[in-house]
Amino acid sequence: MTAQSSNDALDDRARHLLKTLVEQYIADGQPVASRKLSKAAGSRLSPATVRNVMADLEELGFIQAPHTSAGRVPTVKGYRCFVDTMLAVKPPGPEDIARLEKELGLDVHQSTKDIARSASSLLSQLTRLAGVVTLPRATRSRLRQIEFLRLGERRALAILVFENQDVQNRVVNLDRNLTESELRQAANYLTRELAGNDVESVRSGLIDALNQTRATMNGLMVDAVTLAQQVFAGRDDETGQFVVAGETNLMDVQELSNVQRLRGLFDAFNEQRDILHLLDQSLTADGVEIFIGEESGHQLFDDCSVVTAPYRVGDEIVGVLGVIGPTRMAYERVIPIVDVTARLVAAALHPKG
Amino acid sequence: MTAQSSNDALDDRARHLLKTLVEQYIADGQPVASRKLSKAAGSRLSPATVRNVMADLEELGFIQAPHTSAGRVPTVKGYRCFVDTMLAVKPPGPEDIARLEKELGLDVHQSTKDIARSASSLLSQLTRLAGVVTLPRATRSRLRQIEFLRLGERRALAILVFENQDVQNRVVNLDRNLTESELRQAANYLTRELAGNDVESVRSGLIDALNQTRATMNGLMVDAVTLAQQVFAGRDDETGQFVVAGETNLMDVQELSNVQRLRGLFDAFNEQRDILHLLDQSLTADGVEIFIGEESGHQLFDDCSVVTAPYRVGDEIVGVLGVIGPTRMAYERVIPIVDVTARLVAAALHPKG
DNA sequence: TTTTAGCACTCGCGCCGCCACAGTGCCAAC
DNA sequence: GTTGGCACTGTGGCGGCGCGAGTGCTAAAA
Repeated sequence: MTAQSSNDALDDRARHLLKTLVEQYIADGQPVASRKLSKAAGSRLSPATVRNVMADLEELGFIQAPHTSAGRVPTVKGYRCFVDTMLAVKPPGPEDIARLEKELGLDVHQSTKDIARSASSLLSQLTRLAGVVTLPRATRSRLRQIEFLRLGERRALAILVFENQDVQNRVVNLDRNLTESELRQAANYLTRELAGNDVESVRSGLIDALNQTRATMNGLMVDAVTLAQQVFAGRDDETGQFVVAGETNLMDVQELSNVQRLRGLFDAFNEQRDILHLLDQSLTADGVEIFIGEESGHQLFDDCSVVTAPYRVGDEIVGVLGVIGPTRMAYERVIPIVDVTARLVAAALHPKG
Repeated sequence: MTAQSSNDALDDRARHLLKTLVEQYIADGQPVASRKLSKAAGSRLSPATVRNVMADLEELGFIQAPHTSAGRVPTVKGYRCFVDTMLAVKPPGPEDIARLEKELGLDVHQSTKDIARSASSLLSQLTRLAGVVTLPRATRSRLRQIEFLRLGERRALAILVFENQDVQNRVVNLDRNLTESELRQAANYLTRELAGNDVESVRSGLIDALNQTRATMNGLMVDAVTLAQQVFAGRDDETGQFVVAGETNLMDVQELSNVQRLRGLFDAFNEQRDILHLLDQSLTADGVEIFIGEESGHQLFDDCSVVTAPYRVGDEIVGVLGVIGPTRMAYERVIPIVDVTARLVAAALHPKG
């Protein structure tokens, strides 16, 4: 305990040592011993003194010793303190930025899903961790056009084109056998009525429109509305899904070498469980957010950290991206990478045409 | 060596013992000892006699001992012999068949890709191994309709509808700014000209058509053909891809517990490497095919077996499906499952409308 | 000639004790 | 408050030991 011995307050020396300790541990994964720390910290403190400080830090719960006579390892609280109050972020190198800009700006992306995939893959490659990107919410993207194609006797394909150039297809069943020209008229009618709205408001506003005007509608319009109901009834294909890349990077991580643990993570990725909750929490955040170890609230991620950032189109948040890795990750590199990726994804999603 | 001592010929007793040994080993994963084998084989041979036979089998390369004083384990040659000449397949239980039929017959499948996904997932669940299904070759599926939607100044969306109800979208760039009605006419023209052909023949026959008739074409038709060239130039989005499910099942497999080995497999799944070659080999096969261990020719699969079956639409093979697991798998259960799944996928793909 | 029992031998595995090493905690001196 | 010194302790690696499993071989039985 020191001069300013309030519960959590650390004096500068302790803070500096904690910082160095976390950095050391992140760098080489070994518990940090007093001697090594004394050297690394650069100050001319002897190992013995360092030991005293370490004892204090342990008492306060920032670090812990895996066993009696080993060095110290940061606890979650230690990481948290480090990340919140002493992290010196290293902006990504220009070649990394160039790569992000290039690959996210490419014209080959046919859909927002392609962009998400690229982003996820880039995240995983730049950080050597698992990258994760939720698909941008189509609900918030405005409809531009609706089209129907007759597929068979009673089946038609509905094509929704969004202003951001995205396209969605859905097969619908027809109550009665509409001709091609009837379908075309229905499509025109619906496009006229609905274009400019996002799916969400269409879904909730549709009934109103229907009820308000039913008196003045002709038969075809009634059919059209029936069709529309079917089209928009289905769950949003892609909303709430995410794309993972580079999961296998996690297999090389010492701390996660337990196969059963890994299986848990991979299953969670595949079934899109758990992770979604976590990502959703970041939807309201303003910038990069970090969940360390147990903070995520899911046992699965006990030895993991998740670094996320929401990304926006216009001034509206439409998705979240980030990386998942061991608590012992190079935060100072990872955080800025996630940050700029979020910005660049936003840029890539911006309607250009 | 026995009465009929030609190089590979085994007498009935040796064959029976080999069969039992493989079955035993598959059942409990432990090297099989002479005593245990003597009991399991049911014949009233003493362990000593069994040992003699085992020595012969080892000399011939069918089995091997992991170390001097352990039981015996089948070699690849042993598995091969077992699978080819003494396997008694167990048809899947009625509840498994019912499940396959139900989930593959569902109407919720919007595309062939959905069917492939279901099949893959079912395969992995029924076998507790990794399921793999190539997407059916769209090249062989005939075009039914082509449609264009104007997306912006110089961009349009091409929509290809196939006779099997599949739909593909591609964004194309326009040389000049075509109006909606021009696009419609182009679409009509192309549909008239190309419907009924598969992508493959369109791609190769298109130039001919263009050249033959250029003299008699009006400007719009020229535009249409230019568009078509762009649409069909791109690689087939989905051909040659495959869907994997249940990879994580492999994490529970003893024999593959080495994390690096697993990583290799998972990377191969993600990047769709290697596996494709393997699956392609089965494209010409007539029924279930089995690659045991090194037979696959890829180091990656050294301790794995791959059981595949092609599936067809009409009488044409359009894809391959199967499972990947450890060499020590329950072939007698897996093989029939793969077999009926192939049939049922074929059925599910059959154009019903 | 084939089958069997018996026996010696080998290997793998788990266990224990040992030791060296790393690093701590504490005490006494500065 | 800081430091050097020193005793203490848990870990990890290594060798030895005993045990159990299972073989190969030999010699006797069928």
